Amino acid sequence: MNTKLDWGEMMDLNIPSFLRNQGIKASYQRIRIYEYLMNNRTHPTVAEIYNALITDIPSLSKTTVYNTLNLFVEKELVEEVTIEGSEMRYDIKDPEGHGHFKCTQCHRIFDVPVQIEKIFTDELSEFHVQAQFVHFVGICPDCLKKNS
Amino acid sequence: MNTKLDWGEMMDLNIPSFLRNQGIKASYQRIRIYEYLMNNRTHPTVAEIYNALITDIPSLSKTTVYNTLNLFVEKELVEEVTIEGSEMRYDIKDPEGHGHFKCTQCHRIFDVPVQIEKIFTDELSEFHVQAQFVHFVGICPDCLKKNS
DNA sequence: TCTAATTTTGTATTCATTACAAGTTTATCA
DNA sequence: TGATAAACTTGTAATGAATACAAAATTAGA
Repeated sequence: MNTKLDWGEMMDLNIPSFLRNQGIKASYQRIRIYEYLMNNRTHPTVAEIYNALITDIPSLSKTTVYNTLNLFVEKELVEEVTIEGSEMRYDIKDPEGHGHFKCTQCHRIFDVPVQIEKIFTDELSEFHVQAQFVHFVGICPDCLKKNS
Repeated sequence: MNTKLDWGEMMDLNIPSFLRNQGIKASYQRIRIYEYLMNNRTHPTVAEIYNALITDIPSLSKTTVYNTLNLFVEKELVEEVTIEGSEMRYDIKDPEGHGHFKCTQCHRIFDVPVQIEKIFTDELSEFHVQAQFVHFVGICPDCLKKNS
């Protein structure tokens, strides 16, 4: 029997204990915000997260959403996505890392796998790289199909 | 004798005609802003550009800097760099493409060469990629030296 | 030169984000 | 359990980057 859980399975099981493992107190608001990010891999803005949760948590303040996301970013659970627009977007940070693709037609943002290690060049070896981000702009498969 | 000029040489020679080639009227303000971006590959903010030019062009308005940069971005002469902070940064767009490296210690942003074609994976072949951006966060060679 | 089109400029406005302080909840320990 | 401190949440006010807009200035074409 395989008792070893991978990252995804662990997340599904128990967000509160995951947060505590990361040194974050598992308040109701934080759990619900993290859960929302897990279930909505659409790179939501603060406003989108707030609007989605306000009916369930009537006391919720936008400031709490900001505070929580900034905490998650600081603790490296969540990544800021600044692919476009004036609003910051947020995405669960997975250990493997992935890139983002912004469709200029339907405006959706996709996660795309990226062979990040292949990016490195000789020149970069002089630097100590702690994090890397890749994003693309273009037209997604769905829109390409619609166009043809 | 070699009369073929590469991109860099062409730029040095004649910004006004370069702008006109790109379908942009070569006003004094636009020339000076483009020239500033050429000579200062430090990914400046609007405020930095404005402050650098205001003594030479006392009539200059921040709105003009915004307008001009948005025009340059639209015409694909200049690239928006959103590697950090709340202010947009701007960088001359070179045809080869390059990545950016943000030093967490000295806060400078470096241009780094990137083997962009190696990033592409099978999954991405379904997408029509029009532009790609890569950036890194870490510690630059200078700061690594200082630390040791 | 005259007129229309384009560009620049200054001011007012928008809106995402942060600052801050008060209120609420949670943890700790006697 | 109850008292006290610490941590978290909330609402309001403030900040500041970016845009909207209209008037003034400049440029282009006839």
